[in-house]
Amino acid sequence: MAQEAVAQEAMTQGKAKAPTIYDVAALAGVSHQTVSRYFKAPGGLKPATLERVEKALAELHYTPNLAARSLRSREHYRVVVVVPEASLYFPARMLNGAAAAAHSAGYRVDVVAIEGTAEARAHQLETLLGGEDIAGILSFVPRPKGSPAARHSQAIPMVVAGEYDNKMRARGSLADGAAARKIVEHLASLGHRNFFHVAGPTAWPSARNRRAVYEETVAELGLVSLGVAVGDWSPASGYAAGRKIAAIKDVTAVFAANDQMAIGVMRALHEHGLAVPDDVSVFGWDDMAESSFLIPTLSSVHMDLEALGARSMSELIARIRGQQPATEALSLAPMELVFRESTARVRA
Amino acid sequence: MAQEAVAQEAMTQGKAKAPTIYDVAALAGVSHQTVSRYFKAPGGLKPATLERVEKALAELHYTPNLAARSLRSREHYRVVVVVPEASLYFPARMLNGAAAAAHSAGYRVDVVAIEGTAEARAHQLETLLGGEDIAGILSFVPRPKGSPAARHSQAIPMVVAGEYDNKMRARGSLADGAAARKIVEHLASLGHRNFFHVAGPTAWPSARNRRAVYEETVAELGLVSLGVAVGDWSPASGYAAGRKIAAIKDVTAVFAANDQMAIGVMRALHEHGLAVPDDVSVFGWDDMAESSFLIPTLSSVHMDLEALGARSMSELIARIRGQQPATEALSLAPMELVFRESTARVRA
DNA sequence: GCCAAGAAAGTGATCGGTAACACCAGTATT
DNA sequence: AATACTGGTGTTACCGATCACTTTCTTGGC
Repeated sequence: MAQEAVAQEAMTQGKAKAPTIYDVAALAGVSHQTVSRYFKAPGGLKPATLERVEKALAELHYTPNLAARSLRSREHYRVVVVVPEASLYFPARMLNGAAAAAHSAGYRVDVVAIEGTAEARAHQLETLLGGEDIAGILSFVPRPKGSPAARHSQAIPMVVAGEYDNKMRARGSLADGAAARKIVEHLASLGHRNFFHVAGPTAWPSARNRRAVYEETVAELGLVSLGVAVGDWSPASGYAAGRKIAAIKDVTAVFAANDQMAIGVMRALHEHGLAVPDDVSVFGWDDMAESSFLIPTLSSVHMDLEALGARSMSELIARIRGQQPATEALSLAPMELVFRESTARVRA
Repeated sequence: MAQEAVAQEAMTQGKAKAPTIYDVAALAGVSHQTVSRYFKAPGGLKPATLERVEKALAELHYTPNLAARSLRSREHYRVVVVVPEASLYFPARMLNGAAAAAHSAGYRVDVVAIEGTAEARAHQLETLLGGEDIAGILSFVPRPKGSPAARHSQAIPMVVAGEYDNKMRARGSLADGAAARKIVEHLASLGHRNFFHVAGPTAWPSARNRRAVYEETVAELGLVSLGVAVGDWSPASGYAAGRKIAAIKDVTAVFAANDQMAIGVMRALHEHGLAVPDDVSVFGWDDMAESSFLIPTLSSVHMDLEALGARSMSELIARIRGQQPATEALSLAPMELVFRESTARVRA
């Protein structure tokens, strides 16, 4: 009776509860299993049956109940995206790209910010991996040195964005580092000889990569690197590096691993009476929206960050499905140098 | 037999499949239902039973299978967070705060970026609400004018962050607008009389609010507003506003609704030979990490954005649970004016 | 010391899918 | 002609929780 009342209420309110495969099967005149089979491999049905199922499906606006599905099949449709604590300095566009890619593949995205001390972070990751209902992990945070959750990681597919940069570099392909090389070459072509690099944290592959290419290229071209400061991507760390640079005096070209640190560098130089680009040229990386409106406007590297995020996610999903990632997913998004006011010919 | 083999394999591999309430019940010597009851209301158990259950729980490291739970109970543990397409200009810290709050309440967070034309966005929202397995929606995007998915929204709890600003303002409390008032007052105290406001998109309550308070305060203090430009939060839109301001000439104080637009304004003024703060003072909002390293450093409003995001999420979760949101969740996070180089006494 | 009533715990059905197997015609093999 | 195989479909059990109901244990009043 209560059942009836509920059903009736649902009817009158038009808030029909979601149709199940049984509803679909009844309408199509087949068994529920046939409907289930349809989703697994539509090709396995007889054309006539297939058509009837599809018609019923469309008529009822059926959407599968993921909870029921994953309960039985033990497959999961939730990927966890780990973003750095300092997501202030983390390009949100990468996250968007990754989320969009996951959604279009039918996965849910859970965003988790990893924060606190190294120990606390390891613990967070541990409990994260413990929640047995996740299909995979996409981390924008570099993998901790000691593999902390080694026994889990066998089970759950995990992609650490940026790690493949290393592979690419090893393969000598046009990876992240290619732009770093072009930056140094460009500055050299403007007459600069004395360089300084503000690197990102060593834990980040992209930071290591940019730094390595910087040092390589400076050496190759017979230039001088007057030092490398390791920052944490923040403007404040760039500022600290900038003070060092100002103290050195001879530096005329600075390459910062991201725009935010470049902003800090420029500020510090300004406070020490050094003009950009008259006294020192500064090159950034990421091409933030603000960079073309700074005073001076900042030369930088423009990347398609959405694409980058989407590709990382594609790689993860391929791995979840046990497929080979599409080669396209492994190649890097195109990047482009943007020359602005902050870099100029060295003063005579 | 096959069963046995599997069990044995699991034993030897140490890859025991996740324990269920039946395992817990067996270990504790009670029925599975008692374990289920434990999670619903631990108080309903006899102290002796409770202790045994808890011991078994701890021993097995039991974690509930959310898929099974939500299949039966029709409750869901996934909230969708909607962020604006232009998330470049959206403070990621709010997202972090919201995600953290949701996680600590046992909910999964799915981040969706709403993009495209108004029509496409409405459609996205529609399908989003169609996916019947979500507990609630937290939108950082203003609600579209016409309630598009009205028939759904009855069912799914939805909180639009920032909307309560309006309520607060209506109540005359110390809301978002209070800082706007202080900004105008401060600039007036520095001798400024001719103001200009660069507002955010009209669809955003916070933008409307800041603008309204700006106009109110200017009128109250007998100052002059030489215009209001409506931007889209981007530096580029600030730049466009800055060109207008430069053309007006008499403006000596600009209040921008966020730091990014303020950066655009400063750039435009610079290009027209107007110095900040010597000729024009500029005040921003949000206190981005970069703001204290710009040239000149930018006066701004510092807010605890994590707290803001967390409170919005708390409100949503309360609504999901049918509770009254904690009053604390409704009050605004404290905000604080930060005075930097970009604002100075008006030139004699 | 007995019985009614409420508290505590147990039993079996159920949610909406998938897995495993049975079944059944039609074809291929021996 | 009997058997094996195969593609297409139906039948039943099962995943791990909660729900509705039943049963057992306490407790209190007389």
